[in-house]
Amino acid sequence: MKKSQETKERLLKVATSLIWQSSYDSVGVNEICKKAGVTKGGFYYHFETKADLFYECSLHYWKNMKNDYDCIFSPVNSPLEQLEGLILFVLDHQQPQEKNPVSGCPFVTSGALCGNLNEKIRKAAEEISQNIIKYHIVLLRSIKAEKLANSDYDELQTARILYQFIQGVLIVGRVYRSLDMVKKDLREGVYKIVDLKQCHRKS
Amino acid sequence: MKKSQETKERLLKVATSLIWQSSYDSVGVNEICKKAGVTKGGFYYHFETKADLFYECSLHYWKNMKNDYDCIFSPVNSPLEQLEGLILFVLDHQQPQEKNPVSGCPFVTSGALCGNLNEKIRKAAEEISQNIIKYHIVLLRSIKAEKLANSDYDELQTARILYQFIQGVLIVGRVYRSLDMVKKDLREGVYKIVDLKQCHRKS
DNA sequence: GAGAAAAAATACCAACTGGTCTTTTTTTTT
DNA sequence: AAAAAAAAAGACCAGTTGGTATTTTTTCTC
Repeated sequence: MKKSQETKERLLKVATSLIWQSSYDSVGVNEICKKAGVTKGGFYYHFETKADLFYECSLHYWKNMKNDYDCIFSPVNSPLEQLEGLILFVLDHQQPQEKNPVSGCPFVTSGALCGNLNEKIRKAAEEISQNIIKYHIVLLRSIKAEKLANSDYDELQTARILYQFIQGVLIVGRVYRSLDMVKKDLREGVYKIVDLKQCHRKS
Repeated sequence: MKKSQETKERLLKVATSLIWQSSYDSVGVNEICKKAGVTKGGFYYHFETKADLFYECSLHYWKNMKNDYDCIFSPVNSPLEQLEGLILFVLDHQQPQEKNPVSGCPFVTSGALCGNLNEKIRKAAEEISQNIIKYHIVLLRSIKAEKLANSDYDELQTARILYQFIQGVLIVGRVYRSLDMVKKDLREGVYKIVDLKQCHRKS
């Protein structure tokens, strides 16, 4: 890889990790530069604005996460395995910080909070959300096809609801600083939303 | 009311409304003072820090909201009426801003985002959450007692899940800037979580 | 290896951040 | 009405914010 690409990559990596620990607002360009060993000049050579960096971070983040999702939702796995995979991924994906065991998805939360002032931030959140929901849809179709759920339902809507719930658990989990709560409630909530037949539920 | 209390009240009111439009971080003390017609000196006479103001805002906010909740969840109302009341309250409570029809609950979102850096912000969010969940518990008990749900479930956990979901819908709704989505998904999701018998559902 | 172009470093900026300190005004108490 | 206390005003501060302009260094091309 070219050296200039390396610095950009480094900036993205550092920025992502810092944003993950707090939020878009509370991470400064200076801080990012310092931790990445790059000067301001270097930074603004690669990114037009701080918001641009954030947006690119979200792309970078999704590119990594996509592999995991493709793997979890591979048709090789049964719908039940996929569902379990999703739950475990969400739990496993939390990057415990010093103060908080729950990190949530900072791109979505920042998108909700700062999105009103900055369209790029909002867009990043929306795109990530849309991508994830696509996976949920396919999963729900499989569940339906194999008659693993009690009731019939609209897949798109349920996919959204599933996504909304997951975001909600993480947000509240982050407020409470309780990974335990997330662990307990995530699985149970997902089962409820998917309306999985009792015999297929774990606890 | 004493005049000094009026200024404090005014500061709280202005601050709450500003925070509601964006977030804790992006609202400055200067801005609050300006809009409230109070100077810095006045502000810091009433509040030790910006975080203190935020915390008091959350108390102030809850004090107002409590009345609504007490009314919605009054035993005079049937469980079904209470559930419907909750849904309508959440929808109705959104304060459309110029850019976004969905506001969510900025105290919870700010708590999740800035809570890592500031304990008071987190605490505000946690306390509001705890209060609301109490109402959910009672509602779920009633629903269970009157056999309005399909399955049995743990009330405390389901109350939390309900709360988490509502926060999630609002967050995602805010990202998508779609009150329509919130309207559609909120009711459906709530029904799923409460596992309300089909015959009692509206759409 | 010379010249061009890309990349990075440095110094700098105005605007704004939350917050303090001192003075002035208003209110309350005596 | 005088004294004391509460409330508010206003000037000020150091530190930081995102961002720019210019110079220097590195890399690539011929």
